[in-house]
Amino acid sequence: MIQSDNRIVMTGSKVKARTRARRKAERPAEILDAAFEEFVKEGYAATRLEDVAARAGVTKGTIYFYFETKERVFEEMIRHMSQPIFSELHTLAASLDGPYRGRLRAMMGFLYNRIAEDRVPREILRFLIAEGVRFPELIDRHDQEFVRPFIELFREVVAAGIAAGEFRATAALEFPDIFMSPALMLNLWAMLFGKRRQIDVEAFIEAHFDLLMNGLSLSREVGA
Amino acid sequence: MIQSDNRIVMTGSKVKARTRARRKAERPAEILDAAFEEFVKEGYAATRLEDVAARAGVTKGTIYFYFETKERVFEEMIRHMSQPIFSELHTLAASLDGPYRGRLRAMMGFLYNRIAEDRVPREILRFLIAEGVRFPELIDRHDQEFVRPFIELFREVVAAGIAAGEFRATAALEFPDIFMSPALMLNLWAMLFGKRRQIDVEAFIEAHFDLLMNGLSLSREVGA
Amino acid sequence: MIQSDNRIVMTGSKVKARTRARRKAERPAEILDAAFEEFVKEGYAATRLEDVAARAGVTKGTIYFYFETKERVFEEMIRHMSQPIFSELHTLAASLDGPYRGRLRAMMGFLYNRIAEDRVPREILRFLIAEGVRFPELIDRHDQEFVRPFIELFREVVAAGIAAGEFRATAALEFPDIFMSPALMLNLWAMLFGKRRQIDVEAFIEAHFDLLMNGLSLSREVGA
Amino acid sequence: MIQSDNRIVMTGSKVKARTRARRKAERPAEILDAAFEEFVKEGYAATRLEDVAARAGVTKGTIYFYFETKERVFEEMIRHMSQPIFSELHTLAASLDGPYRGRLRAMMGFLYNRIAEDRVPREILRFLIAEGVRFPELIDRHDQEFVRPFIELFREVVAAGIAAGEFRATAALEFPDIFMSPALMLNLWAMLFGKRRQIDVEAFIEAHFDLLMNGLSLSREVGA
DNA sequence: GATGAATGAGGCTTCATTCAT
DNA sequence: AATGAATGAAGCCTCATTCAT
Repeated sequence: MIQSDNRIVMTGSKVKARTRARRKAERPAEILDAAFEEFVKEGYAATRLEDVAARAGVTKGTIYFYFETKERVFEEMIRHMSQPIFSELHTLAASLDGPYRGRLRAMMGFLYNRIAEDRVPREILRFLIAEGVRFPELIDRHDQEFVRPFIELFREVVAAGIAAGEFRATAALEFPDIFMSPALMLNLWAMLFGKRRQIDVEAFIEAHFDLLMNGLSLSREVGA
Repeated sequence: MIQSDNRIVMTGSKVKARTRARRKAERPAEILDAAFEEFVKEGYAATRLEDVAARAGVTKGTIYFYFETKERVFEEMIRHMSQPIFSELHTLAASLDGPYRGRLRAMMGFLYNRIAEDRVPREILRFLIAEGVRFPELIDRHDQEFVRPFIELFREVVAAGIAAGEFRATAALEFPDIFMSPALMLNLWAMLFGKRRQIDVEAFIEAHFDLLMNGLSLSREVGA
Repeated sequence: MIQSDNRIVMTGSKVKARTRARRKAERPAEILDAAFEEFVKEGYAATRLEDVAARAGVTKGTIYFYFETKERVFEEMIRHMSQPIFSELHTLAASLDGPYRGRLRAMMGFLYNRIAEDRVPREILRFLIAEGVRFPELIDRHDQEFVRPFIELFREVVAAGIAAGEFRATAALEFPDIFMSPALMLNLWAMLFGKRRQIDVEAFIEAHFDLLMNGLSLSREVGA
Repeated sequence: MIQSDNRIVMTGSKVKARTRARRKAERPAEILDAAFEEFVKEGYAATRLEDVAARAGVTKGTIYFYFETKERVFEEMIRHMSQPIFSELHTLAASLDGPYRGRLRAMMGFLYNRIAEDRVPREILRFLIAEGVRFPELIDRHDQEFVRPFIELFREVVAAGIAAGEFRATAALEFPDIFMSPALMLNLWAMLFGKRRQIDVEAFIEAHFDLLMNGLSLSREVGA
């Protein structure tokens, strides 16, 4: 029987049968969604699989039907929740064109939108920081699938901009992550302060872009 | 090295006479030092107070003589380990003088040295990110004692530099944390990748400073 | 005797099929029976739930599956063991008829039989005395369900006997519990001295009844 | 230094010195008084010697200077608190004279005054009921020193009253404790209900005495 | 597929007891 | 005499995991 969850109950055996089949197919994802919420609330160690089960509308045993251990639930949950962002990064990379200055802005838009402001990536990052030592493969996966490609994208765009005479040559090309660091810091503030610290993200992005483009010096320096 | 138990016997009645008092005075700090190491290894929830005790060279019961609960051990440990950095920030602030460009460099030197490269502040930050939701007072304390003062220091120096005609007026003055964000990102990389990702910090600082001063644009932009 | 675990295997699918359901239905009562014995042996605080579990043929965890805390086990145990006597009081009350002298005797028979001599009510009373301060609801429950109804029954029977001209009017009608006090004292002796003090209960009842009916005075007194 | 207790602090070294010596001599009794209060509050097992020490204004170690174990503290406490009543019983016995009816009343007065209404004997009885199984010597001691002598006193007075033609011969002479049972029941109610059940003890005693003297029957029965 | 009763290892916490000072 | 730091055995309770149904 269907219990306390957001699944809709319809009469009519055909619909019902489809519903059940549909639910069966979606069970693992539902469990992982529930796991995300519970792990966010309590952290990995303090989360009880029983609470995950309750939130997913199943029982403990069902979780063990789909996943071997609590560790696997956690790992699969991270994979499950990260997937969309990995894909979006590809979409972004494919869509870039026009002046390099505009490309940089587009990348920063994505960055702030998905990394700094979105709750899911934020909590994923928190998990990686908190539990990464115990789950190194998770870190490596995110490094390969997201961090390095994204940094590389910055490097390529800036390098192309320099080659095109649009940007100034800079030592920062060696460390393109510097370009994106303010967004990560915004994420960090959100992880730490949550709603206590409200920031005008639009203005923040403008400030970031202004500084990124023009720097602090009044006159251009040499060999800084 | 001294293993912190009473097997170390020295001749000379003065030393001996002081033993017990000395022990009592130093026990809490010894326990908190041990707690730091164990909490770093396993995270808050997975750490056993018994292991903390063993590392400190005492027994479980002794920890409870000094601290009420595991939570209190954790909180006191954070306080204990954070104190030195809080103090150093005051020292830094008091020591700044000369051209504002040099002041900025000095602040960045401190930033990279203490926040990005030092293991203790790094792990403290990891604790705050991982357990902050359960220990909000810890976050607030670090915010008041360190984060906000440090950001404010950046604002003051840059504002003074602008007033002195040394720096360009910039929207980033509203968000002085942007100036320090690359260092925080370096900390983040260290938390995530540990020794797997070795970075030439000197070069990184140069790149950061170059970009901070000069920006990316070839020509100065207007109304960015 | 059956040791209450799954080593007892009977042939016949009907019995087998019922096993699990039967177990589940009977477990709580089995645990509470075991709890009674252990609490009697050691008292509330000194009893280990692990010993209760062992006696019930289950493990510690199983107890916590059915009861939240040790306190709850204790409370439920008291309820569980008291229930039969509560019921019997109703039966007694409904069965009274005939001359009031005979009704008094019947009530005293019940009293001695169930309160003074039966081990279970005796130990329940000991628990109430020993732990009542920490479990006031238990006391109140027994007061409502047993003590007051029983005293009231005495009052009614004696009052009816007086009205019927069978008994003398007495100030003791205000305190009908006086009629039953010797039985409670017998219980008290049993709680204190156990088997060390053997009493001829039949003779005791006769003595109690003789005194209750006739008093000590040779001649009837006036306005005693 | 003298801490938070009811000891008086006087200036003048002679007085002070005497105070200290006096306190030293009184320490054990002070500890036992404190122990009584704590054991009453929590019961034997749940009482912490540390709390006893705090109440007595000493530290844990001091208790162990005077008493070997927690068990010994408990036993000595019972002895300490029981002593006065034992003595009073002797006084009572020695003071009885006059008509036997009056002697009975005097004994009942003592009974109600000291057993039914006094807090200390009440709590002692609770201890004996609750912990008697683990401390049988305590029970035996009270039996020898108090219970049996008191019952014997009742028997003697009633027997003498019968011999003197003042009382009717009754089977209750075999069980003289029946004469005192209402007082014990009052004690029981107090142990169970505390202040929740307020009883008019004077009226109760009258009712008890009336019933004891005259019984319930309208006419004297034969061979009841 | 799903359930949920049952397990048992493990950790936090308490506290009687000891003993150096 | 008295202190109080330290010990360590012991018990309550949790929860990942199993498995009969």
